[in-house]
Amino acid sequence: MTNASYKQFCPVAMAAELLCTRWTVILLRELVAGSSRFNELRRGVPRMSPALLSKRLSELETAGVVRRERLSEAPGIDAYRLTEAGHDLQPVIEAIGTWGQKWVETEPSLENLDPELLMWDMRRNLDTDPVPDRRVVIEFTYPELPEAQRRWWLIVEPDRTVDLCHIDPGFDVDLYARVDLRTMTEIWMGLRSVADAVDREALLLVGSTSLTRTMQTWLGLSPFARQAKLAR
Amino acid sequence: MTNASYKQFCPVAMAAELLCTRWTVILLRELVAGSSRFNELRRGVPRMSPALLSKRLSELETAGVVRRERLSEAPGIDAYRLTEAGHDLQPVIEAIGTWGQKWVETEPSLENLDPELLMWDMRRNLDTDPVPDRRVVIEFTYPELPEAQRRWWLIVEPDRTVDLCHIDPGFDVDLYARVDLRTMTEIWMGLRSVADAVDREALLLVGSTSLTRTMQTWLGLSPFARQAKLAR
DNA sequence: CCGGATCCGGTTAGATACTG
DNA sequence: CAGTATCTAACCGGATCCGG
Repeated sequence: MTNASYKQFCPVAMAAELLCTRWTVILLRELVAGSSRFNELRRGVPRMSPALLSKRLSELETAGVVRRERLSEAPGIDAYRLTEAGHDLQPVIEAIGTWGQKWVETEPSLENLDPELLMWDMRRNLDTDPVPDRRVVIEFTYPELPEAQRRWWLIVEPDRTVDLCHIDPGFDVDLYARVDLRTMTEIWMGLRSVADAVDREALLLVGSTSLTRTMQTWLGLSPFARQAKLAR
Repeated sequence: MTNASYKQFCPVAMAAELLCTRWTVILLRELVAGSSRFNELRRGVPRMSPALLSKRLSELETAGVVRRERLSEAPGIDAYRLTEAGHDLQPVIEAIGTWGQKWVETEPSLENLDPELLMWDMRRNLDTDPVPDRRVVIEFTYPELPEAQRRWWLIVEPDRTVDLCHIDPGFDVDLYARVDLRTMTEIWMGLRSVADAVDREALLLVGSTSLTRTMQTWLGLSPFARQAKLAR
């Protein structure tokens, strides 16, 4: 349970014993972003084994970073929320992400794309302000992907919550977006603009002209998209 | 050589692949603090095996964080210095350390004290401004330690460089400090003051009254000492 | 479906010794 | 001084299974 210690009294070492173990900061990024249920966290960290996720959550709880809340009498319906110490990790996660955006070469990680991860992030950051004040449905198609991952729907409900579906919800679609996954990921990461992708015919938009025009605005990008890339 | 990837396009994950492996941020802290030679780095990370240190330095070089400089024709006399990307990691290290100082319980790490590490840090951060403008020698004695680790000398040279010795340099001593290692470490970490330790007779100072009076000033503390501790 | 626990094989890290 | 080499222990990934 308890990690091997660096046996140094330096605060950097003391914090690193907790933070710098595999998957821990990725998990914390999910918690900082607001996920709280076990399977909600799994969705944001799909390649982390549930056993390790469970172990890391226990460690974070022991360290006072996460508080576990029983949502019902029956065991097995818990929520994991950041404590004050946990919320205070946000600057650490932001510093790491800002450095990564600025200095890590993106090419290798653009070979490991994941449409569900991308759509999940887009759902979370979508800005509903520029979106018409009614139910709005946007359909994304990634033509090169197998059937099971090809089509996704983002649905802005009248109450301004945003849902993500990967089966057809049956609503009228306001905007169709046809795009390859790499291009859409690059847009999300701030590496290219919607306008550029449309110009080069990597992104095809059909439907509402106002949604088309404002896409760069309502499409909330990665929190780090504004940091210019300097690597190489 | 290459680490297993998280296979996520998020900048946090991309950076964490490099940073969040064992010993890496501790090593970066040493590099940020200015160490550059292999054995100089070993001194700041004494419990890291030389094999792993060598491996981490190679990884950091590959990642563009560290540049290796040949200091002579003969192989085996290299210096490792941070690149621009490496210097840009300073905010990350600082964020981690600040969080650690604020939120990690210190008790466990105060059971793993190391006099050489402490003296090495004190040498690095000593503020020579308040020290008389001549050679000044301060002797530290940790009475509870075995002979080989008991006595240390900090020497401020006339040119304001600071040396650390663990064998008697033979110079006249300006100030003798007799203190237990835990107390001295707590002072260094900002958890208690020089005056408090003297009052409680945990720290005994004999010699120059001006050096005694100004000790809290010339004794440069840990860079994180000013951050208040909130844990528990 | 949710929230894990268990088992097993591969990789990483620690300890110690050794070399140019 | 500046690293390698080797062996063992700990950790991690992947698959499977289990109780509500």
